[in-house]
Amino acid sequence: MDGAEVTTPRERYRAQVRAEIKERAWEQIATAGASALSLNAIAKRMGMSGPALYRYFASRDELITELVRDAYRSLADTFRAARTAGADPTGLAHALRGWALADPHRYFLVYGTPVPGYHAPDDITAIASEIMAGLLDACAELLPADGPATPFDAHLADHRDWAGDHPAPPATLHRALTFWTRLHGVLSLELAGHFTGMGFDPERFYDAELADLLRMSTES
Amino acid sequence: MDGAEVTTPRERYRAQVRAEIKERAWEQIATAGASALSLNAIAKRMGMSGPALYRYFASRDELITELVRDAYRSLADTFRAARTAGADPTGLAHALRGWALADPHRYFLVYGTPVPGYHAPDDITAIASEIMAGLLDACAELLPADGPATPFDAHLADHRDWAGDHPAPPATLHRALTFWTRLHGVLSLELAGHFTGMGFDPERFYDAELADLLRMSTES
DNA sequence: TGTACATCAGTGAACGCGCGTTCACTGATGTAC
DNA sequence: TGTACATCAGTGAACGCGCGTTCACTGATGTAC
Repeated sequence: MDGAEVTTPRERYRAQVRAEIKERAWEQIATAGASALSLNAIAKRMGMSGPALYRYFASRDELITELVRDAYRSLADTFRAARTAGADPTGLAHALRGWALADPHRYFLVYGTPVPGYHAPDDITAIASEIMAGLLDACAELLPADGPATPFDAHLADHRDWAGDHPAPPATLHRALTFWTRLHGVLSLELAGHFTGMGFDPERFYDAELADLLRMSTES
Repeated sequence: MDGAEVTTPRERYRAQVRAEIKERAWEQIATAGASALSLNAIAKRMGMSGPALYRYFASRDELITELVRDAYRSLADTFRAARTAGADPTGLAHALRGWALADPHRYFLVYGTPVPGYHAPDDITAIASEIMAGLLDACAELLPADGPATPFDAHLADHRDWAGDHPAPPATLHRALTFWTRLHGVLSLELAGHFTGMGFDPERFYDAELADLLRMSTES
């Protein structure tokens, strides 16, 4: 059906079981937090014995890393799909919020409290760059700010390693960064429940921040 | 020396041991994360047996709650001290950043990934309100924005429960919220290490966001 | 089509470990007369 | 000042638990001739 994918029944079965293990893992993270993830508990839920999982993941750490990788991959794909569908920064922002609300624990696995000592492998860092690149692309389409460059813009002009070979001017880099941190600021506090009981609608606040970000680029 | 404090030697000793338990707890959180906190490990570090700690904390959960409470209290005190010293929003922002950098794990215990199922007791919620109140006070001193009210301002006018009986106009409430989320957006990503390798100086970015926040209130 | 062999999923027992927590107890410190 | 008693810090043994992980093994599935 899909062209180049040649899979034996055994390979298909393996992939299926791996997928179910991950599903149960996410369930467990949702229930008790990522640090409480246990291979034995997952196995029990799947009706098999603990050691069986070692056919699919070399260790608990490898499973967690895989979940983190999937989370990054999922956000990168969401961004790419949105861009392919012609989304501007506003579209990206809404895609981000949708992605975050769909699974808060996944969001926190990417942007939440880091585990001391844990260091993500290189390929995950690469996905993170891909995400930033998507954001940069979108921001590059906005009208360039015609006001005077801020001091931080000047600083960014000298520190643009993270942008790779993207040709965006410093003001655009700045915009992308601000996009990221402002939206994250609202989202992470919302998902962590810090707005509950405050009364206002987090989505309206999110949209207000977004509107402010867009205004930033056209005025002054 | 301190007036009304009447303490017996035993009480002083108790307070001292309790304090040391907390210290070791923070060390452990810094080393392995909050979820790895273990009473037995703390006891071992202090050269005493595990059950001894139950003289000081009824359970592991109580210890954690106490640490969370201390973290909130510490931030509230930092804000209050800054305000007493005459700090404006800029001063508060710098106080916040200093507080966060002094102990990132403490910051994340307040604003990081929530533990599923954990619900903070009421007195901690009260401290959180105190923190917001300090921010509101500071923002109230800024020049009122003279531009047209945004749609979100209007929404806030109807949902201001969280501001208690603070007389600030909606635009000020909005400003305080934005202060909070934008600074948190930068701080939390910085502390979580998401800026490492990007090249720019997080502090300059923080200051740029702060400058933008202040501009917001005087223009448009 | 049938047989011999290799591959691989899953099991159950076992390992050592550290956890939170309880309990009965010892010994030191403080208090009352 | 001295004695009798109460308070309380800390110990060590014990509980049951679940964890990650290894190992030798069984039985089913796929492969080669």
